[in-house]
Amino acid sequence: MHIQLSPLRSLNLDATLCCGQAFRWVKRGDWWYGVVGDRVLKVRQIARRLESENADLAFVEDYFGLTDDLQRILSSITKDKHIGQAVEAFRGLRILHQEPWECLISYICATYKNVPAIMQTIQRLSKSFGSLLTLDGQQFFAFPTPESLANSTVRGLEECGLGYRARYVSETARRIHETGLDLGRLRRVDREEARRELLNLPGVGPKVADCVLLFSLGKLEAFPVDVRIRRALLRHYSEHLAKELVKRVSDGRSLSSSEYEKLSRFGREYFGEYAGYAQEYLYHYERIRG
DNA sequence: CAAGTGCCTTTATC
DNA sequence: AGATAAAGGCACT
Repeated sequence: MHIQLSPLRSLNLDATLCCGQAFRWVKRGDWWYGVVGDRVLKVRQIARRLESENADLAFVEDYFGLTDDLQRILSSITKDKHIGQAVEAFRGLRILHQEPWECLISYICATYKNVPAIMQTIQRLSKSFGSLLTLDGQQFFAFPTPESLANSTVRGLEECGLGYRARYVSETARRIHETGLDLGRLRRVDREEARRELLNLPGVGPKVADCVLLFSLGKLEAFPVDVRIRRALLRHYSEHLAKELVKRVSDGRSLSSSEYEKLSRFGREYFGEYAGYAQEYLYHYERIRG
């Protein structure tokens, strides 16, 4: 199966898969391999041609966010030179449409870790508690179900490298499994309400909630603020922020919740309804350019 | 190569 | 409200 990408429907597959939004993709040669749901996806991009194995057109279009009007989104968020440079550098980077359960647990595991460590943790979690999948004679593992994680021991989770996050994952999984909470339902409620629900779960603070809203619930205005975005805002946007706030968040301390909300609200108000896209371009640009 | 620093933070406590 | 500390372990320098 292949999709011919027009300039109006551009995609930068490498940037999309290595920018740190998803943790289950590896590149071997030209091909990216990733587990999505209960299938192993194999995709590559040759210029304007996107080829994939193991998935139909509708699935690929949805997962890679090809249904989003990227032209409109990028012109909407390009408010100044700096974001303009980030957009130019990675034009075609898209926000994936991830599965909410996997996204939620992944970002609980991601707190205070670096990306390679997060990928390793998710891999170990899947290997221990997910079902085996094969493609091209290689083994992959599906992300564990809520039931599987709810029934695993905290010790077993710790052994996957979760550390103190193990009890958060265990408790959140148990709650979602036992109540049958449908995270997908949150796609249909507004951002604030969905966020409040997520914040009730253990291990979920404002940053994790905003990531889940953005990467799996279609809330494109969500603006997660991690250390890197915080640095980017201080470097390039401090003239838009209250002096008092700049002073308070300039040292290495972790953000208080009110400081977090102020920075995140700035992002939403400044970049507008697609602020989450701006966040991802800034995040990736900051990673590459420092 | 060892040792120090940092990490897409959250929670508990004062 | 705001400040402070602790948390497991890996990656990078």
